[in-house]
Amino acid sequence: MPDNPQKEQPRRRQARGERRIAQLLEAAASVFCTTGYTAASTNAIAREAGVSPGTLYQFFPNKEAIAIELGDRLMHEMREAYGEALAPVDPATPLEEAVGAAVDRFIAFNCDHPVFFALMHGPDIPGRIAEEHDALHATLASRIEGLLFSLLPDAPPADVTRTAHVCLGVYKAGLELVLAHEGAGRDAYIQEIKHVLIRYLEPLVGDRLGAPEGTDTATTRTA
Amino acid sequence: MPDNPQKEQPRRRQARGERRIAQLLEAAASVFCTTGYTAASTNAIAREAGVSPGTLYQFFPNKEAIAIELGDRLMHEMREAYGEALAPVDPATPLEEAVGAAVDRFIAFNCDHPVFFALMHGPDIPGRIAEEHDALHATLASRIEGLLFSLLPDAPPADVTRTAHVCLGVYKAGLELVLAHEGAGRDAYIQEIKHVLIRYLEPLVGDRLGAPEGTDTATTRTA
Amino acid sequence: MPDNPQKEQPRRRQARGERRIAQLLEAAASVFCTTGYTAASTNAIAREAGVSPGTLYQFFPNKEAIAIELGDRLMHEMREAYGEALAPVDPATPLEEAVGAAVDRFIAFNCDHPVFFALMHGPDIPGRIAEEHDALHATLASRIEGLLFSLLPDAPPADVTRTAHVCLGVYKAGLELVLAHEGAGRDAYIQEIKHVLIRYLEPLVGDRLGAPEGTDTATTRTA
Amino acid sequence: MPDNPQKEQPRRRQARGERRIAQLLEAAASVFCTTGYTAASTNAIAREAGVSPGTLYQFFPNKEAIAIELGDRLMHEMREAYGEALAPVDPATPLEEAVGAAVDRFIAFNCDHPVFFALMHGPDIPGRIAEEHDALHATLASRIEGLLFSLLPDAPPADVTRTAHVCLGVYKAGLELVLAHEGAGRDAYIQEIKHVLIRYLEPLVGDRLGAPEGTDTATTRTA
DNA sequence: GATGAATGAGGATTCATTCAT
DNA sequence: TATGAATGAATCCTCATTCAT
Repeated sequence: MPDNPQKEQPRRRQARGERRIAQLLEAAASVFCTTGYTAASTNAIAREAGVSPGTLYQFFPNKEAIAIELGDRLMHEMREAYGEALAPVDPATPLEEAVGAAVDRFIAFNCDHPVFFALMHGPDIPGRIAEEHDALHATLASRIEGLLFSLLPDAPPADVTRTAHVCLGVYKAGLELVLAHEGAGRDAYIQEIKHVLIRYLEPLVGDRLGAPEGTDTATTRTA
Repeated sequence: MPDNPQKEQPRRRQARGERRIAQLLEAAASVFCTTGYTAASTNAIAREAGVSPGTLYQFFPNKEAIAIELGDRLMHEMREAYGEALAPVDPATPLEEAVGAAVDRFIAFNCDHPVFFALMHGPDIPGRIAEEHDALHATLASRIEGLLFSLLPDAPPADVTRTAHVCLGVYKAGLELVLAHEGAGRDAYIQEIKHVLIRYLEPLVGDRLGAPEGTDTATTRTA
Repeated sequence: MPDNPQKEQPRRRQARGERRIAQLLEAAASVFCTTGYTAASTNAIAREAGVSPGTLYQFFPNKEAIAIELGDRLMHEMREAYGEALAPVDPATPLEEAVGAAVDRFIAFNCDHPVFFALMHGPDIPGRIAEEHDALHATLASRIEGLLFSLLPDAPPADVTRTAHVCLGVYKAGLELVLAHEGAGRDAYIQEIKHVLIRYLEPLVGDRLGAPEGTDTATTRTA
Repeated sequence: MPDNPQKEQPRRRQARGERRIAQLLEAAASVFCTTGYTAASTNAIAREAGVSPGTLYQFFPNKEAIAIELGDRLMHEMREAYGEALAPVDPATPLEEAVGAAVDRFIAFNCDHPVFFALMHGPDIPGRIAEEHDALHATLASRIEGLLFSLLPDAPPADVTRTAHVCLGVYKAGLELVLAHEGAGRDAYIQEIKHVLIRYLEPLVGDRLGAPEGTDTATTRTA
């Protein structure tokens, strides 16, 4: 059988198909944002994309796959756009700066890609969280972990992991508040997130080289 | 909020009716916990309660009303059970103690009433948050606000409001982590929440009477 | 909880419900006959029954369940209507008579209940035949087996089982031909089935008491 | 049948086209066997063949046409492979031998070409049997009829036709049992089919020259 | 010819809600 | 009140078939 070269999976996709996929993912992002993942219907996504339901299923086997692909692309974009933002950090960088930069970038990314938030606040039910959200979450968590390791090379891994999860949790909670406000209020909340994180990490990082004095002063808000 | 839709009956409800309602709410709590609000079906709630769907609709006009009433009762129970726990606090109380106690009580309450979490991390979408969650959230936030006011009598109200929201956000994020772990891991996360909150609030409270010294030391973890 | 007596499965069904079930099964029978099991759609069944799809699912969890229940009722009806027709037979009964009576009754039943045939010719795929058809088939086969045991008390069980399956197969094949013809043609085919079966069983039964002579003559057709 | 819909091309098909068709039919055979005709999807066939759905429809106007062509080729193959097996038989051939040979060949062919069975025990409904099955069935029946004519030159044509149909029915029923078993069980069922047919035909054939004696003995099983 | 994309009606099933008893 | 029945739109997904490239 020398003449069925497409028998294997590689899926020679046409340009049109790629466009459709992008279209569908965009539509899915929009619908997920509007109605949440659980309540989003594949028909609604197809409608939003201006195609028939069948077309959607030509490219995705089910709703979850859409969310997964969306998450994957989001992660890729994040890596590309903010490249080494989360990469290990020069331990000499002041904590404030490191945290401030990371939060700013995250917030910017999330404002550009509101689905991110929708996907992270998984389809509810603590403990029975679906794949894609786990994936997003896990990826983010491990990146934060990496960052923390560069700041806290001597901390026990379990602690670093926990700290990373706490940071991510705080960030997500803060993001919700940030997105719920506009203008000055939003900026104020961004400041608060940074503040919470810095204050949380400070003692840990401070331990690196004996707690530097004056730290307290530096992070006391005036707002 | 004196006009909850399901309370327009001429008062003096029969005992049987009250029992039914309790039954239904209990069932709803169980189902919401298992499947999440969005995925919970009224039929499933009725079945779990051992009544027919018709009966359910004799007491609640729709699914949302169930969640709302559940939230209301939860708040009542909370007020009763933990009574003055969130009431204004003697400004002399050490911050650690106040935060520690509040967090412990919250956690305890949430472990006793897992629906609470399900309702708070509701089914929904940033920006278009449904009634019941808003209600729960708002009530909690205002209670925390009250608590903070007692600690920070001189802070601008807008700041206190924001701080309360941040605290609530941090707590919710932490709760998710706490519930996701068991045993020692859970305890460790509880400590982290407290730590985050204390460190976050410390400078604010410290401002009350000029920053007390030694604060840093007191909250530096050894873990 | 003394007041939710309906918590368990017994399904207190109302008379209306029973009527609906009968209606639905009748509709299903009609649709199965018209389109075959595989191609029959639950919507079509509901439509035929004059109810909404939801109503169908109040009584049956899925299409298969309908076929199963239909099969069960069919078996019950058969047992009631033709009662002991397939019960063990007086070994003294002439084979012709026994076979003739059994075939006649079966044919009559199948003409009264055409679904029977549709259900027996399962949803195709040899080897992967679905439950309900297996059930019907197995029940029939075991009844025939019982009948044969009464005729051939000394035969090895494995042989009796095989013989029973062969008889059932022959009967089903014959039934197809019978149903495909009308009037005289139908009668002729009925005769043929009987003839095939009698000739097939004759030597086995004949062995009982030394092959009676003249058997051949008795079953030689003149048609 | 010179006007099969998929043969209207100006004859002289390219070799590639022929290969494609063979490919598709092979795939169809495989899919029909696995899932049955009704449940088989043209997309699945195309996928199995390693071509796109569009390609499939370049050669066949619809699903049914595939089955029809498959049936036709099957008949051709049968004719070629077992050539004169079903051709008129020397009336002197002992019945046992003639039937035994015919059944053996049929069984062999069916084991080589499992689709045959799938197409015969088609997807369908008594009374509204689809084209392809009719075709297969009719062809087979007429061949058997021819064979019987050679054995029973004096029988009324209507009887021969009926007898042929009965034989075919018995054979199909038997085939189902044969395919459902393996090893010794299978062989035993093959014996049973032969036995049923021989005993069924014996008196008819016997009539040819006055019933030969000893017939009974010859066909009495020892199993 | 060949491909993959596109279609859209249809299939099974669910569910919030209403109704008759 | 309480019940089980009824609804019908909506869900996810499939499939025979057609179309643009």
